[in-house]
Amino acid sequence: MDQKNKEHDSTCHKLLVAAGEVFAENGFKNTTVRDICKRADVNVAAVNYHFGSKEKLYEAVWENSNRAAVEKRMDELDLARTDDPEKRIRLFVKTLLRNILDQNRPEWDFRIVAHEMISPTASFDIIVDRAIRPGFLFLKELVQEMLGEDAPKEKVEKCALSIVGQCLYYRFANPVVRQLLPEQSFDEKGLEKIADHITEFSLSALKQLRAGIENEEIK
Amino acid sequence: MDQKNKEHDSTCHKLLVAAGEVFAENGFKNTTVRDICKRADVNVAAVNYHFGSKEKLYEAVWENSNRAAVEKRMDELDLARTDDPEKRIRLFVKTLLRNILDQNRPEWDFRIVAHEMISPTASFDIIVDRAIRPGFLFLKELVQEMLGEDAPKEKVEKCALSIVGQCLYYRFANPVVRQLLPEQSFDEKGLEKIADHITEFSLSALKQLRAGIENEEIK
DNA sequence: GACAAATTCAAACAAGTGTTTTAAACATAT
DNA sequence: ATATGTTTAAAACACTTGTTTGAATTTGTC
Repeated sequence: MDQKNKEHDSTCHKLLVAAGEVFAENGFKNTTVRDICKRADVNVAAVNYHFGSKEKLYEAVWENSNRAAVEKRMDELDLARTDDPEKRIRLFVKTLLRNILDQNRPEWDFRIVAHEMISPTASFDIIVDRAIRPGFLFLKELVQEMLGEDAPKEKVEKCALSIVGQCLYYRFANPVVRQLLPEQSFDEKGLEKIADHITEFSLSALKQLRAGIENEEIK
Repeated sequence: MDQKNKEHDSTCHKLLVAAGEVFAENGFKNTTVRDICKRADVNVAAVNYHFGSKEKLYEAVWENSNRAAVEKRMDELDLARTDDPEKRIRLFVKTLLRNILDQNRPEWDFRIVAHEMISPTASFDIIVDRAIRPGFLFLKELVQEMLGEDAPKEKVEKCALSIVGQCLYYRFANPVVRQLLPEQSFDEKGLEKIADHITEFSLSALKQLRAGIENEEIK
């Protein structure tokens, strides 16, 4: 809002941090301005003074987090551009899972996406194109390599969806997973285990499918 | 709440219908009792008179909408209890997909689930236990059969999640899928294709994984 | 140090919330 | 027809919400 946004211990900065946390815990509607200000150790009027309204604070928080997240994801994908396909898939799954399940990362940005899934707004196409499609294309190339050049495009696409589907289920249906598998942890170690499983499961499938495709070709 | 629940045009029934629609559109917290009553063309006090509270109305709505769906799902699972595991998995996937993606089915009950994923209410545990866990247990048994008796419990659980994850992604992330794969259709035929793919993908993985497990045991 | 602008604060405001109240309207049985 | 229990209706209640106010305090500049 003003030039002192980024200074630590400034009221603006404290508000952004606190708002991120509280929005993440309770969502937009369930969060009260008073909650935020209490956590930020700041007067109630500060939100409207510095950001104009609760909604604009929410947008500022979202803007802040989303840009960083998208950039980070791009860097990760670039990093994974060297190895053999199998290792790249492993890396893809691991970084994707870390991105969507990392407990240190505030989760309100995901909440917005989730709301878009229920009732998409006009800006939804942009979100998909900027934040989702690049990773999907990246994965599609990997799967194509794994299945061989002759694998039909539809098969490749569905396999890619199968992989991201396994990952994102842990995010979209997180409360379900937590209740179905109460022992499953979501810390660094638990995340690693999930990533390993999804990678193993998917690679197994891809190998078997490739064998099937090549058999078909011989006939 | 009372014996006239089911009569059309009764206040109770009108409330249940209206509440379902409004809750689906806006979620629990974003829905006001006055909104519901306005749509139901009923006095504000009716909610508390007939249901006790906004929360109990919410539970009743869910109860109502879900009972039929759950019973149907149970019948489907029972039907699938005879064949060999491979065919049962195929049937499980097919019926699950049909349930969540069938275009004829009114979708506001699913949207309530989606809202619950974003910010669970108190009644969420009940929903999971009654509507989701049974199918999950059923699938776990199937996977156990496919992987062999010695497959560790955690592996079995994660594989089951991988299968339902692939299916539910098409529902939770439906707008994304539609934009990423614009050619994908969701009519009966397209649904069949998706189901076939997920089954093939999952069975391939399970077979390969079983081979791996048995190799480990030999060592 | 003095002055003006920016910021913080406690208090209040206006609107909206779920719920309760009280009485009127209705139904049903004797 | 009267009495009894059930349902509806308008209004009010108690509380929370985001926001605004106006005075107090801090900050920056000369």
